[in-house]
Amino acid sequence: MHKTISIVEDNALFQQALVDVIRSDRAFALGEVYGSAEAAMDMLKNPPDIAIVDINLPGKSGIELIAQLQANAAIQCLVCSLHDDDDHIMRALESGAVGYILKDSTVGQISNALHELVKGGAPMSPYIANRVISFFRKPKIREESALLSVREREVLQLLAKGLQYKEIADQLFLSTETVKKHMKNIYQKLHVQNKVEAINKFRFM
Amino acid sequence: MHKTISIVEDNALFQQALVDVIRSDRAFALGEVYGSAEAAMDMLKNPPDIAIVDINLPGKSGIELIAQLQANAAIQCLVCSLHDDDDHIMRALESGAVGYILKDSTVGQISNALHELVKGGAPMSPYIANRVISFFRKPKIREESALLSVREREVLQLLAKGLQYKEIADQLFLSTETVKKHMKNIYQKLHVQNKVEAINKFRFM
DNA sequence: CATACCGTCGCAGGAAAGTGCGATTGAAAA
DNA sequence: TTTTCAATCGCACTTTCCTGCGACGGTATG
Repeated sequence: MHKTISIVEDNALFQQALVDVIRSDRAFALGEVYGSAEAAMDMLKNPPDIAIVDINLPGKSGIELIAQLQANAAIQCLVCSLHDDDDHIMRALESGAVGYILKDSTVGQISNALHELVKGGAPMSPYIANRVISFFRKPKIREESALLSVREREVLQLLAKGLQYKEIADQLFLSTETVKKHMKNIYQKLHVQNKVEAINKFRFM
Repeated sequence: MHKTISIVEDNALFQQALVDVIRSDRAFALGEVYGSAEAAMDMLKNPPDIAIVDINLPGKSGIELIAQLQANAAIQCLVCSLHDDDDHIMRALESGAVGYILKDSTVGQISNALHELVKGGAPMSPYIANRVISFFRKPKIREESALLSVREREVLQLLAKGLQYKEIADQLFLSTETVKKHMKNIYQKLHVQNKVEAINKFRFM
């Protein structure tokens, strides 16, 4: 329960601040401190429990680092970055980060984040959490989806799985002609010309 | 800055607990308290700033309620539920919830969540935050994507947008025959038989 | 140097998708 | 009751997709 925490951060001041946070908390042990992603790959030799990773590093980015660490060890990576744009957030989470805090966080907030992490949480700065949640929010194109009948949605559902007309027909006990008819109506209602476009629209409803 | 908070919760004990949390905090004003989603639709007449919504309600579910509230007012909905499965989490966030806490939260945690909400955050219980973040994590089927050449990925990219062979060919300055050839190779490498299946695999890489 | 692989292109033939036109039933709405 | 509309089915026709087979130049790998 004494968690080792390593740091990957090129800015000396911030590096020191993080070191202080960890040193001042007896629940944590300070691991290694690196100034670049390349150097940080060394942590695979003796993996810490947690790594605090900056994104903007000289050379290889923190996001790539996280992806590579994830592929080779079970290190919980907490992003600590200036970047608060959707693209960076997405890419960091995709590559396996389990938390994302901004650099304007107070010492107390960083400490809290680390404790949340060991509790199995996924600490995020308020703004980040809000962005993350907003990714899930469905755009209200419900008007369009409301246009589709229940049957049409069933067909579209199966279509999106990659089934072809014959297979859909069999599964729904229809003639393939009926499936074609449904598709024709769907295309009209969604203003599209083919399967793939219909599926793409369907994904957002 | 005096935020009104309404409650939608059928369990009397829990309802009271929430009321107490709000009453004991001078930053908040207690709005209405409802025992069902149907009754809670009344809050549209005089919308509170925040609504704490249970999912498991008699009759209409809290998720539907949130969706309908979102469509008609700017109420920040905080889910407070027993359910911690991915399906409920997803659906709640899709319908517009801005936070999701579990019922095993302490009074202090609930209070914190409310304060996070007004700060523009998206409060989540640690476990929930972890699940939410894990939705983003890319399954490491990178081996398969590595099989695809750069050109093949370009083609697949355009295909996923709904373009057809002719259009892809034009855009990449190729003959449609070449596009066909690429597709054939892609199908082989991904072990699929048609466009839609290829796109589906591609989305996870 | 040989082999392998990528990217380019072509043709033939069959399978699937998409369009146009039309039809029947049944249920719901006007 | 008439109208409307979802759901079902059919046929003819065009377009697109998919497969199989083959080809050529370039690059990299051995």
